[in-house]
Amino acid sequence: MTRIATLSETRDNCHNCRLRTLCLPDNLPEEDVGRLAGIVQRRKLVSRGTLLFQAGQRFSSIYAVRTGAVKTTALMANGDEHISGFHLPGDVIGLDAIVSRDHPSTAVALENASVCEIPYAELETLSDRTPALQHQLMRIMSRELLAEQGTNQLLTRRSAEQRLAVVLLTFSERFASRGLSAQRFRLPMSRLDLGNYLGLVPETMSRTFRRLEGQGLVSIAGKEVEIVDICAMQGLAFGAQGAQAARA
Amino acid sequence: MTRIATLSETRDNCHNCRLRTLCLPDNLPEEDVGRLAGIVQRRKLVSRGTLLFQAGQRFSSIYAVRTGAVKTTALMANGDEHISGFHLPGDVIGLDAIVSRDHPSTAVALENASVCEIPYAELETLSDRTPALQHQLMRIMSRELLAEQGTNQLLTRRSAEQRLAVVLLTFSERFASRGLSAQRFRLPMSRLDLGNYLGLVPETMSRTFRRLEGQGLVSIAGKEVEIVDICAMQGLAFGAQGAQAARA
DNA sequence: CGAATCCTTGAGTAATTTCAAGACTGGTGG
DNA sequence: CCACCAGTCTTGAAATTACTCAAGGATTCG
Repeated sequence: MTRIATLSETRDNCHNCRLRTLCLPDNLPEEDVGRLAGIVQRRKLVSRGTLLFQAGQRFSSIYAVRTGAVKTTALMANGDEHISGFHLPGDVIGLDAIVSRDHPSTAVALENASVCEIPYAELETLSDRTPALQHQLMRIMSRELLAEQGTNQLLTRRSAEQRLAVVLLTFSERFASRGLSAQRFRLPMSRLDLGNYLGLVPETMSRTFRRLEGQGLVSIAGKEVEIVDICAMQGLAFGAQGAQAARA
Repeated sequence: MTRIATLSETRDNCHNCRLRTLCLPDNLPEEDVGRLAGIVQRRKLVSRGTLLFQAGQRFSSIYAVRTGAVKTTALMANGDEHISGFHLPGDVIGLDAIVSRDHPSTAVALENASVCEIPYAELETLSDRTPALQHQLMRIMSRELLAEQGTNQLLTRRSAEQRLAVVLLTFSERFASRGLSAQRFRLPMSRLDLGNYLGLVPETMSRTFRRLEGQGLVSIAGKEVEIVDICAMQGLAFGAQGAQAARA
């Protein structure tokens, strides 16, 4: 294989990517996908526990997860770490650094992962003359905004059971939209991390998992999750009890 | 005054706007500010309680608050309303609608307000050939993302006292950055709304306000707030107690 | 001025946290 | 290949915090 062929295989492959419709190339005409692929540095390997970027570091690139899973954490004012999100293949990370030009959060691989790095300066330049790319970027930012709002709702006046039910259903959907099973999946993070994300201590996480299992809603074996009764889960997650009515 | 002069007064005024540095025109060269002003419909009046847009409505414009205050609310799956944010002059509203092309949330004026309406299709067209505007849009989206992450942290394992302290300090900063007093200000929303936003019932809000007052940190008279001891407030808001340590 | 909404206060209840300690797990090295 | 180690997870009992329910009082707006 010649050097050029290798280069092309390494860099110019967004249109073959399984995750295309979840990621930056979605909604882009073929020619623009090619141009985008030209600036994407593919197949960066990040082994479990390794930092993709660190809070305070100068912002230079955004990243798209290819395989594996990544968590982003932020140091709260009181010194504690708070997990702001879990990122699966197709998700774009680092967009919160655009304003300040420094990363406000740290990204850590939860398992061996591979990511695409997209230098932001080049992306900006390219999107200046590629309206479709620009629009897709705006859509992705808007999507992230929506996801954060969803997290806010999740954390607001919901019981531990409801929070866990919602987050499990959310993962179920996210796995399904990546072609995996919606019923059975493996959570990529520890209970500790999930609890941190949900605002619950590990003890409560443990007890809550057990309670859901006792109600026959899920079946848990370590990090393996099976959603047994999805309807009942939805009923619990989105049921009327547990939150006040607040009229506009 | 000729018709053209009137038109110009109504539409072409972003560079004189006091809020310029907080809003879309920030970081824009003068000529681009003029072009932006050309598509901005200024001085829409929204009286207290009036909807700026409603969840489910077709998305067509984003809005910038000029005077007054606006809250955005979203209907949670269980039917309850959740307040996702309070918006002061200079804030841009509606960016969460870009992905789906329908508004996911409702915007209501908390007091008589005026806003600038910016038709999104025109903004998109303009920014396609105005890189600086595009970059500013990205910065604003990124800023919003950061703000939502901050809200998430606020809601995660913090006591009622801490939440209230944080939100009061945040308003203090926001008023200060708009040229108003950081010590004394009038909250534009009811305790009910603030409680909904913070995930606390009105009774807890009332008791928590009283407790902060009892500690000599603030002085409250209706919606008027005076921050008496800002250092102690920061100590309370960002102090180490009240949240677990979670290591990466 | 009067209705409606908002705010406050008290007492009791339910939920999660804290503290403490033991069991499991996966990865490492002998 | 097995034993060990550190981190993770589980379990129980007590403490704390915010919620619920109930009712009276204060504002605000029309």
